[in-house]
Amino acid sequence: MIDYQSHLNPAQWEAVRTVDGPVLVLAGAGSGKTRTIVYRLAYMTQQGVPPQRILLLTFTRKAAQEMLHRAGQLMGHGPAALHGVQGGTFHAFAYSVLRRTPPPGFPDRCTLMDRSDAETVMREIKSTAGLGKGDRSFPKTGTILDHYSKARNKELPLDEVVKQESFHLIPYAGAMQQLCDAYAVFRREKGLLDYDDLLFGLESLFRHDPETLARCRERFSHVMVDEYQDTNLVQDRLVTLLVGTGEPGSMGGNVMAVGDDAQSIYAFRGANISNILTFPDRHHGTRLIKLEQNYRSTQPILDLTNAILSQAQAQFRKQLFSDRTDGPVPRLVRPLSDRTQAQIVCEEIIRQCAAYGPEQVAVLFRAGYHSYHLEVALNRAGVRFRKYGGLKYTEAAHIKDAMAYLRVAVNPADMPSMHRILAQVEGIGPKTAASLFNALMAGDAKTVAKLTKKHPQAADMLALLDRLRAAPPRPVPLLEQILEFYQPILERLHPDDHPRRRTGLEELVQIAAGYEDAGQFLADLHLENPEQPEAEGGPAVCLSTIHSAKGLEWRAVHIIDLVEDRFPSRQALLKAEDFEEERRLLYVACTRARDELSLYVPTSIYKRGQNISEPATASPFLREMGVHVFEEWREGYNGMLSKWGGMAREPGSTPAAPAKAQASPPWQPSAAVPKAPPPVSQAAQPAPGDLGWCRHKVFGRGKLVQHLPPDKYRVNFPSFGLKVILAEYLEREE
DNA sequence: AGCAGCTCAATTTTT
DNA sequence: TTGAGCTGCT
Repeated sequence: MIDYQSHLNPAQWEAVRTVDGPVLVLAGAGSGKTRTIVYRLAYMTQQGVPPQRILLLTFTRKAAQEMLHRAGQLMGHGPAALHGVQGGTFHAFAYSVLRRTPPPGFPDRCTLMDRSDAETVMREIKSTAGLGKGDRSFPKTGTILDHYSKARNKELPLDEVVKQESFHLIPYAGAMQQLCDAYAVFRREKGLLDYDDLLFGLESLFRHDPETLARCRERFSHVMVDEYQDTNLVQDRLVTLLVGTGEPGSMGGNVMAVGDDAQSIYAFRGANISNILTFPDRHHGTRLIKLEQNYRSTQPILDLTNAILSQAQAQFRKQLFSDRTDGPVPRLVRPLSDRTQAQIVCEEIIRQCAAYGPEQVAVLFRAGYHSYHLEVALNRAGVRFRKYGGLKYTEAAHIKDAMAYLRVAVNPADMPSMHRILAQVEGIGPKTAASLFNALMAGDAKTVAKLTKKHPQAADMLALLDRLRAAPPRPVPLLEQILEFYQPILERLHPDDHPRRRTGLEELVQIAAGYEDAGQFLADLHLENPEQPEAEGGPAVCLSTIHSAKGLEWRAVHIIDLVEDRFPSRQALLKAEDFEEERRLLYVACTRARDELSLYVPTSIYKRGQNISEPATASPFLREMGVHVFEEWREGYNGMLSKWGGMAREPGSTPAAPAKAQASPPWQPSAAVPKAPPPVSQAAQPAPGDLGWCRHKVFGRGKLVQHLPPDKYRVNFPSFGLKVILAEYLEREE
C-alpha cells in the first residue's frame, strides 16, 4: 500500500483523495502538480475505479504518457496497472471518436490536415476564385488561415478579428470571408479535417447524436484535465458535455480541472482564462484546492517571480513560498549587444555544464529565431544542444511525400496529398495536378485517360494507389510498397542528399511498426510531435521557446533578449490583454529555474536590413520589477562584466557569477563567420568515396554530402541545413 | 504549362 | 536568411 500522507502535503493529499464530484486544483508553478495527478491516478484505481473509465486530458501526449508511467511505477506494477486509461490531448481524444463517427455533414472517411495541407487547399481556393491576383498587399495564404483559426477559436466573426489584429487588412475582410467560406465547403466535400474541425466536429457530433454522447459518458466515469487555464471555449464545452452538470445520465460531474491562471499563455490561439476562473460557478459544489508551496526553486528566484506577478491584474491571488531559502540571487546581465550576449551566455553555459551536467541547463527565448546567434556560438564552442519549438520531423519534404500516399490510401479524396503526389511526376505541375484530381473525383474517364496517356508515370501512380487502397490498412506493408515506388522519385528530387532522407524514411517505418492501423498511425503523427529521432548523442543543453518549455524545469535557466519589441513582442504592445499575456510568459520562463536564473538585456540589437546596431530598451517588465530582486552586471568594452554600482569582479572568483573567459578575444562585429584561416589539417581532405562526418568552426558537426571539385564540399549541418564549404575550413571527424 | 531565377518582404507563440 | 510570389523564357 502506498503511504499517501507521508508523500504528499495536506493540500495535495486532499486533491488526491477527492475522487468524486467537481474539483478545481489551482497549482502554482513547481507546486507538485504532476505529482498530485500521478498519485491521484494510483489512488483512484486502488479505490476500484477501472482504469479504462478514466480520461486524462493533457496539453501534450508526452505529458499524459509520463504521468501514466509514473503512476504505474508508483503502484509497483509497471505501466500495465493503468492499462486502458485514455490519455492525450483534446485533439487526439476528439479524433479517436471522430475516426469511427465523422462529424455531421462530413463523409465517412476523413483525413486530418496539418497546417501545410491547409495552406495547399487555401492556395488552390484562392487561385480558383481569382482573388488577390497581382495585389501585393492582399493577405497571404498563411495570414488568411491564421485569422480564420483565431476567429474560430475565439468564436468571433472574422471581420472582428481582422479589426482587432490587423488594422491594415480591413479592406480585405470581405474577400477573406469569402475564401474561408469556400474553404469550409471544400473540407466537407473532400472529407478533410483541420485542427479546429476536431474540436467543433466533436461538439456538433455530441449535440446531434445523443447516442454517441451517451456512449462516451458511459465509457468514462472520471475526467481529469490538466492545464485548464489554456483551454478555449469549445474545449470547456466539451468537458461540460462529457461530465454533465448534474443532469441525469451524466457521469455525475466527476471532473478534476488542474491549472494555474498565472500561467495562461495561449490566449493567442483562443485560450480563455475565464474557463478556470468561473469553473466553480459552473460546476456546482466544486471543491477548490490551492497548492502554493513550491518545491522547485530557491526563495530568491521566487521573490523575483512573485514580483512579476504582483504587477499582474489580480486573479486568484497567490504567493509562492519555498523551504529552499538559500541560493544565488537572480542575475540581470547587460551585454553590449545581442551578439556579445550569445558569447556571454555560451561561456556561462560551459561553466554550468561542468557543475550541473548539460541536461540541467536551458536557454529560453520568446521566438524561435532569437536563438540564432547563440546556436552559432555554441557550435563554435563545441557545446551540444537540442532545440525545441523549431521545425518538426514530420515537416521534412520527403516524409510528407511518403505520408501523402498513405493518406490517399485512407481517403481517396484527400486533395492536398493527391496534389503532392501527382506533382512528383515530371511534367506535372499545379494546373495538371488539379485538373487530373478533379477529373478523378468527377469520374471523368475521358480526361483521366487523356492525361495519363501524356504522363505514363501518373498512370503507374494511380495503379499503385488502387493497390494500396485494396490492401488491408496495415501501415508497415503499405509503407514498404510506397517506398519502393518512391525511391527513384526521391533520388531525382534530392540528388544531393537522398541517402540521408532515405534513412529518415526508414525511421518512419520503424515508428509505423508500433501500429496496426494506418488511420491511427496518421492521426498520431499529426497530433503529437514524435520525439525527435535524432535523440542520439547523450545529454545536451536545451534551447527552447518559452511555450515549448511549459511544465519543464532545469537547475540553471537563461532568458535572453529581454528588450522591447522582442519580449514583449512588438505586436503585444498594442493591446493590454496581450501585454498581460507576455508578462505571464515571462513568469512561466522564470519559474522553470531551480537554482540559478539569469536574465539578459542586450544594450543594442543588430538590424538585419541595414548593417546597423540600434540601441535597445529594456523590457518594461524588468523596469517595474524593482532592483532588489536581482543583481545587475554590465559588460564593458573590454568584454569584462562588472557588477553595477560595485567593483569589477575578478574572473573566476565568484563561481555563482557570470564568468567571461579571459582567453577569448573581445567580440568583433565581423566574427559571425571568422575570417581568420582555420588550421588546415592534413586530414582535412575527406576521402572522395567515403563521405563521412566533418566539423566546421561555426556550423558544428555536419554530414558530408557531395564533393564539388576542385575544393568544395556540400555539407548538411543538422541545425543549419545544406551549405557549400571550402574543404580547408572543414575538419574531418572520425 | 512548367520551371528557373529573380525581387521583395517579413520574421510569435502551437494542436 | 528565408520564403513566397511574380516574370519571362522554354
